[in-house]
Amino acid sequence: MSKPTIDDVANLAGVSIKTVSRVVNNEPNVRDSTRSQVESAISQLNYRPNISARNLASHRSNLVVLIYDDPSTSTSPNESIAVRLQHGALQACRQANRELLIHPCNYRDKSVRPALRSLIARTRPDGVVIAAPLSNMATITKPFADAGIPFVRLSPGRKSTAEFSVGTNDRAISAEMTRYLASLGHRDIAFVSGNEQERAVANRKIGYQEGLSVCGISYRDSLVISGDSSFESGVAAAERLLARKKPPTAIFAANDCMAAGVMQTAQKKGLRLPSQLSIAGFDDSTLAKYLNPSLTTIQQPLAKMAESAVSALLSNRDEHDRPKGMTVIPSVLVLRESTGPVL
Amino acid sequence: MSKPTIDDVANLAGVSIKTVSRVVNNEPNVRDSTRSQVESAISQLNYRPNISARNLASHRSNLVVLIYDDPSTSTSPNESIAVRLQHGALQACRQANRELLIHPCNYRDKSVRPALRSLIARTRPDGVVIAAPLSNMATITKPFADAGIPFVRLSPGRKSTAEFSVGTNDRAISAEMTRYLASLGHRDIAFVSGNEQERAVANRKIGYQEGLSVCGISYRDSLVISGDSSFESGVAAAERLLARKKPPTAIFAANDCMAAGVMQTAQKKGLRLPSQLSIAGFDDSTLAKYLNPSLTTIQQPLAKMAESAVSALLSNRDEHDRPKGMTVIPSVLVLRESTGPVL
DNA sequence: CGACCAATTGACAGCGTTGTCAGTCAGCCG
DNA sequence: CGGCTGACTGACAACGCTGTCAATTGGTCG
Repeated sequence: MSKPTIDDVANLAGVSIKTVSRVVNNEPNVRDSTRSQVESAISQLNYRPNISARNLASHRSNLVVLIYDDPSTSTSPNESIAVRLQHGALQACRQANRELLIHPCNYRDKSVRPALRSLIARTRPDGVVIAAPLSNMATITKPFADAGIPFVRLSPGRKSTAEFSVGTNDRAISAEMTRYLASLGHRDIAFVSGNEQERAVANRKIGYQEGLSVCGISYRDSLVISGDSSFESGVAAAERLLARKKPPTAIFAANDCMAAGVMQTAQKKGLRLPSQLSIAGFDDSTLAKYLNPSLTTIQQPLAKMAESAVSALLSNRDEHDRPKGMTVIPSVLVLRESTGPVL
Repeated sequence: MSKPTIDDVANLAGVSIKTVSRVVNNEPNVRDSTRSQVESAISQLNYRPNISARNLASHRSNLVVLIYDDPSTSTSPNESIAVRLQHGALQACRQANRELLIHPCNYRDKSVRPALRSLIARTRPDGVVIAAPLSNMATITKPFADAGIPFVRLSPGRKSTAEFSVGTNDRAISAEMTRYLASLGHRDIAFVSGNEQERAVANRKIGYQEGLSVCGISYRDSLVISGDSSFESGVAAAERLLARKKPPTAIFAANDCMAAGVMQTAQKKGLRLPSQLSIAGFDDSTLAKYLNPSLTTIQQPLAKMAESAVSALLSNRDEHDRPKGMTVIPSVLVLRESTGPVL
């Protein structure tokens, strides 16, 4: 009554185990009639190949690792990002018959490096997807490069022709958000930046500047506050901005968490939203829908990005015919109640 | 330059591979001097056992599966729950040298069952942790029971002496929240229930009733609205409750998402919170901190629960000396701005 | 001193696949 | 009709480790 093995199938089908192996792995050069005999034996016995045996013999692990900034230790605890990445990665893994290992990590922690090395040693993954902002950190990518494990950067923030990556249009979409705000009549549009070490954040800021420029609004340093992506830094930024003689009529924050901080502060000061102040965020976290007023923001196609990263990773075993360059999947504006015309 | 194998270590250390295996697996009956020779050979070669080979030979997979309601398809998209479960499970896995596979699933989908069977066939996990509300569904648990794979239910909602599980005090903590509201002077305390098929939700409602009764407040059916855990159902519930001749002065929702709906509705009707209406939620999702006013809620120790479930699962290979009964890890009240005294 | 026991070690047979390579077989060409 | 080719199939050796069981060692006890 123990699990049937490839031998059982071979016996039942009256062929060799190698032929069964061929059928199971969809290899060519098996006569159709043979194939269907084997298939029927397989389903009769409800045979499933033993993964460990297969991995051992084929020198692969069938494992894909997804690495992302641990939301439990991040200043902007955006679990929704992690979950969306997971969703897409899982989807692609399912299709490719791989299993997904998640590896949230806190890059501020000294032990990231050894943890990654141990992960590699233990699991020998077939491929790795590294999400922003970690995708831009050598500490994170080096262990994989050293071990010769193929990896794809998710949203690396700048193109590279040497390697494949999947990104989104941070800059362009931020420009678009800025133009949208301008189109509502806003001229004093502030920007709350996050950690500008993170490329995505830097790009968002550049997009903001571009957007202003396109609309003929001159950029003013005083309207840009740098935060650290946290709610509290959103609060602090709003406090400074709203204390100005002539406060901005719109505030665009580089993430939803800071936008929430801005919103709370504005409301505590008695401002009515959006009539007295428009607020926009970035990420479309779950939060955004539930704030009051609900938050206008930007949605990154994280699931799709992760999915396409994983499938690209797995599609080509050959080093050199893996695609190069960056695949860009555009983000979209999500207009909600927190933005409105200048009154 | 290829990976060193156990044979290389054995040669270098001048012992048999079996002895190396003993050292690697921390087995007893190895002379200290031998052990350290082997250890030095291991570190010299930077040897890591090949997981697949080990799994194949030992008939184990070293894999633990975590199953939970997929937040991307749930009516209450609470990613924070998933992430916290993952965090705890990962912690325990790391300690036990296992890898974690996540399996978010949408129980409303017909294909859950086959998906689980396929998961089992593919991965043969050493153990499985099933989080509420899935932990109470036979559709989910049966495949594992059938396959003889040990599993632990997380927050099963009722004790069972036959099997081990990890839960929390839904009922008692809900009673406590109710008492807390009463202590602020509230007498008309409404309850917005979720899907009462879910045991946790049912328990929360019972706790609410108990709390009322302890405070000498009589239970009124009309103050209980059943929702479906979604934001929208929170909105609907608030609409009905606030339309009463004598609306409640406090509303306790069975999750944060519905509480957010209640809050938004109350604010749109121009109520000041908490002076005119106190609102409490359940879950302490990330959302709760960022709402304005921030939400008083209940925090379940999900990470700890998952961690203890995984370690219990792995600690005892012997069927019969695995612990029985339910380990209860208490939830705690998180008091924020959305609740206050009756004015 | 020899028997005896527990601690320690090793030889070897799997574990269930895949990769390699050597057939076998049918059809086609000259 | 013999040889050749390409499609198909199978035998068998890995893959790197653990489990089993026998052998060896070192010490203790009578």
